[in-house]
This record gives sequence, C-alpha cells and structure tokens, in this order.
Amino acid sequence: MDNIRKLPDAEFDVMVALWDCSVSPVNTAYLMENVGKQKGWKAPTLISFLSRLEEKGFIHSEKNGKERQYYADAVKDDYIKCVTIDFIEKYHCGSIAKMMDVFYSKEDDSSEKLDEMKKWIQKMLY
Amino acid sequence: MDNIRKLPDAEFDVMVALWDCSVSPVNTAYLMENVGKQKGWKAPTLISFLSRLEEKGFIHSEKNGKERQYYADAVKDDYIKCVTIDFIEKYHCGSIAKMMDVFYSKEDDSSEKLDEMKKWIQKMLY
DNA sequence: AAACATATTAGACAAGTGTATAATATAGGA
DNA sequence: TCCTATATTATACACTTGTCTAATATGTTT
Repeated sequence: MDNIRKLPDAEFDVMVALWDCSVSPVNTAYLMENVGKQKGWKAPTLISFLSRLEEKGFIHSEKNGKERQYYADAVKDDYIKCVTIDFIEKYHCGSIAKMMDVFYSKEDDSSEKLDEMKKWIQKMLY
Repeated sequence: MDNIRKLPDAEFDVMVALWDCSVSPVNTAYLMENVGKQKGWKAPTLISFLSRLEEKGFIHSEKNGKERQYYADAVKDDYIKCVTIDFIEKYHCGSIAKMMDVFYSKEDDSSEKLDEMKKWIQKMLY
C-alpha cells in the first residue's frame, strides 16, 4: 500500500531485465546483453542506472573481483500493481470501469478490448 | 494514433483545470483559484506552466489588456486515451486482461475490481 | 613485476521539471 | 498626467534523468 517511488523509464527498463532473468545475481555483461545493447547504451550508462537503482533501494549489489553482481530487491508484481493503481487514480478517478470507457464507444461496439474483457471475466468466473 | 507528448505532472494538472472548467477562455486568476491555490503555487509558477503548455501546443492564449486568456487546444479524451494505451503497453504488454490480473488473486476472490468490471461488462452488453 | 585488457568509478553536462524573485507593463484613480 | 495596484515577463536555480568521457582498479599474461 506504500507509495513506491516511480522509476524513470531507463531505470525501469533495467529493473525489467533484472526481474525477467531466470538467474540471480547477474553481472553488467548480462544486463548489457539483455537491455543495454538494444537501447544503445555504453556500459557506464547502464552502471549509472544501476547505481541510482541501488540508491533508491530497488536493488543491491556485491563486488566480486573486478565485476559486480546485482540482485533485485523490489518485487515486480508489487511495483507494477502500485504504478497501476496510481495511474488509474490519476487518469481515471480510480475507476477501472471509467478507464474501460476510453476503449468503448457507441459507434464502435466491436471493441477488441470489450471482447478481451469478456473473456477475462469468463475465465475468472469459470 | 500519434504519440501525444506526455506531460509532466504539474502541466497535466493545469490541463485538467482547463479541460474541466465550463467556460473558455479563462484567465490566470481563475486557474489560480482552481489549481494553483491547492497546489500552493505562486502566480508566476502557474504562468510558467502555461507558457510551457503553449510551447508544446496544448493550449493557446490571447493577451487582453493586462491579463491573458487561455484556451485548451488538446482534447482531454484523446490525451487520456493515448497515455492509457501507452501505459498498458509499457506495464502490461498491451493487454487489458493482463492488467486486470494484477487486481485478482486466487486467495482474494472478492476483488472489488472484479465486481466493478462485471458491472461494466453488463452495462456494455445491456 | 610489467603490461594488457577490461570492468568500474568519478565526474560532467545538457535537457526537462518544479518553483520563485525581480523587473516590467498596464488599467484606473488621484 | 502621475501614482498605485496588479498581472505578466524574464530569469534563474536546484534536482532529476539520460548519457558519456576520462580516470582508476584488478585479473591475466608474459
């Protein structure tokens, strides 16, 4: 329920890489391979983001020889849930239904979002 | 479908005030009354945000005597729709259903969000 | 031990954002 | 017309974010 600090884009991308890898810890080389490269970052750029994430308490690291190993501390689902709640609050008065309205208009009653939601509800109800 | 530029928090708050007022144009005094005051801004702070919004093409203004009148140009629903689509893309792989998963867990089958969605779907289906 | 290769650190810088102070313009009254 | 009150403008400044270059540290090879 606490308000997790919202991360800037680049730091979030790094977190995703950390969250989505099967092993832990990982080193900078791994992260360069998995996000840095696609983003076109130089190694110090990546490490800069990692330092900031560490300051913010999202990760911690250990020096191992000349390398450094990184561990994610924040929990992905918790973070995503927080930002999602904040988002709905800010842009849709806290109402999921209001948010859905955005995707549905009288003229367009073939909304894929509506279908998607129907399926989702069905699944939830069995 | 264009990617509307995402506004920083303070500028968005000003836009909301502009969008949600019944008249147009409005002057700075009105906006101070309706957002500035609650936020604790000094007049030049508000005007600073207004100038930036004008640069970004979200509003335009006309000088009238010693005052200035502001007009919203961007459309609220369009903007909200854009940021919402971007959000779902970034945090939920573009899937509303995945987003709903965040609010639903096996242990907690009394989710209010689920109820809200059931009602929404019902309404949509009549 | 000296030299190399490579990873990390320190520091820097521009752009964007939140915010304000000081300067200027202008409507209205004395 | 001159003064006053008030709105606007011009600037400025600190912090955050994205990004990097130059400096430093360390494991490896000779």
